Parts: sequence; structure tokens; C-alpha cells
Amino acid sequence: MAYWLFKTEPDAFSIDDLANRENQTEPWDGVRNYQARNFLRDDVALGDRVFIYHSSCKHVGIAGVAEVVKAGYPDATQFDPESNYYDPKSLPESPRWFRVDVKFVEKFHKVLPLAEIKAMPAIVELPLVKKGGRLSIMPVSESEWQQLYAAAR
DNA sequence: GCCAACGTTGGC
DNA sequence: GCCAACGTTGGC
Repeated sequence: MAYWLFKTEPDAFSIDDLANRENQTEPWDGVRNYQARNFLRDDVALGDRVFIYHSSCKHVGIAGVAEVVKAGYPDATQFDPESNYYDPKSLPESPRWFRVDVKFVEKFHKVLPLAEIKAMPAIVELPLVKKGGRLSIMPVSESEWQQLYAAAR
């Protein structure tokens, strides 16, 4: 089992929205970055655990945990002209963008703030805290996961 | 709202 | 294939 961190803007989709889906699965779609796409297509696997990170909001940080319930498959929004994520250059026979399905596992009582994550000596390799830090889907090592999880609870 | 970082586009 | 222009991300 591997570990990941997915970013989301809570104004659009938050950990609470995910929690409100009860036991339903949720497609994690709209990812339009090639590096993130490669992770979704090739590496994110059934049963993997995912930190849900809230970005571009008042309390940026890790808000909870989700579980991957379906591995990478083509993101249908790329073929939908009505969608904000429509990509006219992507063809159904060779889809450019992928998504996975997740389900809610846990919401932390308090968001683990980015500032605290940056202050943790063990968290220096995570793309989130490296310069730029714009990657929206990133791998988390087991030791990073354990330290972040412990700090969040 | 500002602005730095950085990915993408497109002319050549 | 280079690289300047442009658009987007995302913390602050």
C-alpha cells in the first residue's frame, strides 16, 4: 500500500463534502497537470491512503484522509464540452487525463497547518514544502505519512 | 489582491 | 528545439 497527498480547494470540494458522501465513492477528476496525471494513471492503486489537503483558503493544510477505491481510469470530464475540464485535444481512443475514485475515511479535528508541516524536520522532501510546491498529486513516504498523521491527531 | 514560481503555448 | 509571453497556482 502506498500513500499520497491530493490537493483540493475547499471552496470547490472539501473534506466535509467528501464526508457527506457517506460510503459512496467520489471521482477525483479535473487534474490537468502531466506529472500529477502520471501518478493517477500509473501509480495510485486500490487501497492506497490519501491525505486530503486544503489549498487556497483560510486554513491551508491537511484536513483528513481518504482511501482509493478505484485505480486510474480515463477522466470523463475531458470529453464533455459542458465541463470546465473539457479538453478538445484529447481523444477517446487515447485519453490524455485520468482520475481515480476515493472514499472518505477520516476528518481531523483540526487542519494540520502548512506552516507546521514546513516546521517538521522530517518533512523536507515532500513536494508540498519544496520551492514552488504546486504539484497537486504527490507521493508521501511511509515515514512521512506516520509523522504527519501523528501530528494531525 | 499581490506576486513568485513554474507549466504551457506558439512564433521562429 | 529555443525561449519569450502568457496563464495558473497558491501562500501570504
